[in-house]
Amino acid sequence: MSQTAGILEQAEQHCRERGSRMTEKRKRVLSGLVDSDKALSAYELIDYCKEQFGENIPAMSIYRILAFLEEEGLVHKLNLANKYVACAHICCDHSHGVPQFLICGGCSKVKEITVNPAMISELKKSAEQAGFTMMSQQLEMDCLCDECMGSAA
Amino acid sequence: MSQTAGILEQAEQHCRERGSRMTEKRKRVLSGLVDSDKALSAYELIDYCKEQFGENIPAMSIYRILAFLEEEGLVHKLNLANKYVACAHICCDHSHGVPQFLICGGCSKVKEITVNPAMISELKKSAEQAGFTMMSQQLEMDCLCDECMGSAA
DNA sequence: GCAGTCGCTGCTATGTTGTAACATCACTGA
DNA sequence: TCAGTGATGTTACAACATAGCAGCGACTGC
Ligand SMILES: [Zn+2]
Ligand SMILES: [Zn+2]
Ligand SMILES: [Zn+2]
Ligand SMILES: [Zn+2]
Repeated sequence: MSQTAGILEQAEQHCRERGSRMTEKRKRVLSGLVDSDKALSAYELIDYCKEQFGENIPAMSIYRILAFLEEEGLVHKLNLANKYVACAHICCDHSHGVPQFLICGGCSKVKEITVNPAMISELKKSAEQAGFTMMSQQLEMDCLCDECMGSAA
Repeated sequence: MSQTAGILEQAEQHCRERGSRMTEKRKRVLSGLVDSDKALSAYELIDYCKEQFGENIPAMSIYRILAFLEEEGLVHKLNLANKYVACAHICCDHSHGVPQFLICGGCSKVKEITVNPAMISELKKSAEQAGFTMMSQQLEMDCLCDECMGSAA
């Protein structure tokens, strides 16, 4: 069984446990994200479904499906890039906390990391001193991956 | 002289020193951002110029002007919100480093802060270990300001 | 002053991201 | 089988952003 198929299997299991439905279309969208090591935009996923499965899924549906997958914790939305990425921990049983992302500006490759929680709480403290409350600890950082770094130099 | 006028004066001075031109339109766009304590979108700035000066500036020009102002360090672009904000330090002579932003999701109010440089360098280190190089140290955090926090509760 | 140049702005069209409102389809359970 | 619910389709549109080319206007050098 391919890596992707295993992850999809795991995702289906996850939905069964939560009493939600992993439909065919949802599986297709998720498989697009899992297959790709890059973040994809909603419209890139439309193209993917068209090419891969010959199925035309309207934008509205893609967005609803992405919202569902995000709700289930299977997908993360990258607000900095307006793109979506499969969670890197679908197959871990431990529930992960709020993730941080390194996003390559060259090729959209994304690395999901978990930084030192002490740092996050220090950020939170700084925010509170300024009269703000952090609503999400999801940090997104504008990076270049080593590969793109090399070809740029 | 009003606060805003003082800041605009300072901005003009800044451009003179750098040999760039602070035109009327650029001044109008900048004044919109300086006047507002919130981040504004390009299209909100179009509306501002229309209402405040009776002048219809096309979107293309607004974007070009914003790019210019950002180049000059007078304006910051918030990628998380697709909005723009005047630099909080136009009147400081000390050049500021890369800023971080607290963005209220309720009312778009923005606070420009500078977090502990040690934290940034720790982030950088985490990124490098993951094979990425941080291209911008501009962090943008999704927050609620105290005011919106209060009215939400 | 005047021509040439370069930077700024206008215009039109188009691309990209995302949502509202309402209709329809499909699975589930009585 | 039939109602109810959740998933998907359709159409239209809003908001954000850029391409490409034309015109205008302010400096430069003569
Ligand atoms: Zn994850
Ligand atoms: Zn890359
Ligand atoms: Zn600033
Ligand atoms: Zn607020």
